Amino acid sequence: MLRITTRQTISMEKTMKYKPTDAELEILQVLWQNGAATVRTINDALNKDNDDTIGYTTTLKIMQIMAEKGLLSRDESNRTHIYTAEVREDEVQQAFVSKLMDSVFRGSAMKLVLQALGSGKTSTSELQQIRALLDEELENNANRTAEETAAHTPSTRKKSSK
Amino acid sequence: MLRITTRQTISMEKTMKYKPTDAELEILQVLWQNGAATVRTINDALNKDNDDTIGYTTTLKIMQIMAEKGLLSRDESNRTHIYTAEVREDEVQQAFVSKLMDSVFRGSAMKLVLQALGSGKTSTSELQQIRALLDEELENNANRTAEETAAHTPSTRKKSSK
DNA sequence: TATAATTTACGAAAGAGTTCGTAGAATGTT
DNA sequence: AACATTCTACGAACTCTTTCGTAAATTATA
Repeated sequence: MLRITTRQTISMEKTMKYKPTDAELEILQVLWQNGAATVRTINDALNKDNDDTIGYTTTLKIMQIMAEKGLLSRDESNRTHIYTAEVREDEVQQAFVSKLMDSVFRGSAMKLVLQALGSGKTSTSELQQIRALLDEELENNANRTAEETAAHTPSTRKKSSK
Repeated sequence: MLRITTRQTISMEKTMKYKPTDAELEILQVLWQNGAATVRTINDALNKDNDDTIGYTTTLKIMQIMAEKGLLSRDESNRTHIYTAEVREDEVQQAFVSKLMDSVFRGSAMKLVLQALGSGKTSTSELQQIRALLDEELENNANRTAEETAAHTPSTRKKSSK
């Protein structure tokens, strides 16, 4: 179940050691979707969709670099090494979103959201889901505010309606 | 007034000739906020906030390159050239959002939106604004669907309430 | 007018990322 | 066993970006 991450996540926001490059990102996508894999598997996957093929040694090289950087780990017990992603997808997503927000949207999450929604690729049902989560979040905010107020002027408290 | 861009924008989606680099983006930010400017002005602006100063010729060089690329135009009628942004902010924002959506969020605007909202930098009032726009958009969708249906089975049509 | 400051233009260096060729070792095939 | 395939490792070339030094021209200042 998708959730808007809570207040805690904000302060705990890890600054990622290395921001993956474009080529690294494509490799991570394969690993995130299919789990651990060999260079061969990943190179095949990358060349499935693309028109211009990427050389095997190119993929190998990049994955070696990623392992050095800590983006991947690898099992070398057999000759054919098996690579595993060492960064979570949502972690990387957050890093990219933060960067984008700072450099392109002057820190405004709202403008970013509106541009994303304006891209028109969002279905009605998805828009409804977003609205539902938004409502949840807004209600949390309202309750939190109410509690803080209550701490100053103690009185009877209503429980949230849903 | 901020609006979620309409359906038209989707098909007209211009593929931007050049995606600005980081350094280029910082220069564009200054131009978008303050209008046309000289190299000196921009270099000063860039060094206002930053701790490590950027050399004048560095800024100059990048702006010259940007002019070649068509990101900027310049008035050379005086010795001190005056540069103007030749790309709109929202256009560049859309290019970056599209790229991010494809490369990091596998095309899902929704996941991107949730990550952005989850960054916690959005105030309650902003969340409410987003919600309102979302409602608008959803209502438009509903009406459009209704009209399409009506085209097949002609009948009386209700006008939207707002 | 002589000197200093400003500005443009050019080029080159440094770093990061991507690509691939080649070599050598290990494995598979005939 | 001989040959072919697969895999890792290494290094080099190439592009792109950023940075700045230097030179030459113009403008400002003493």
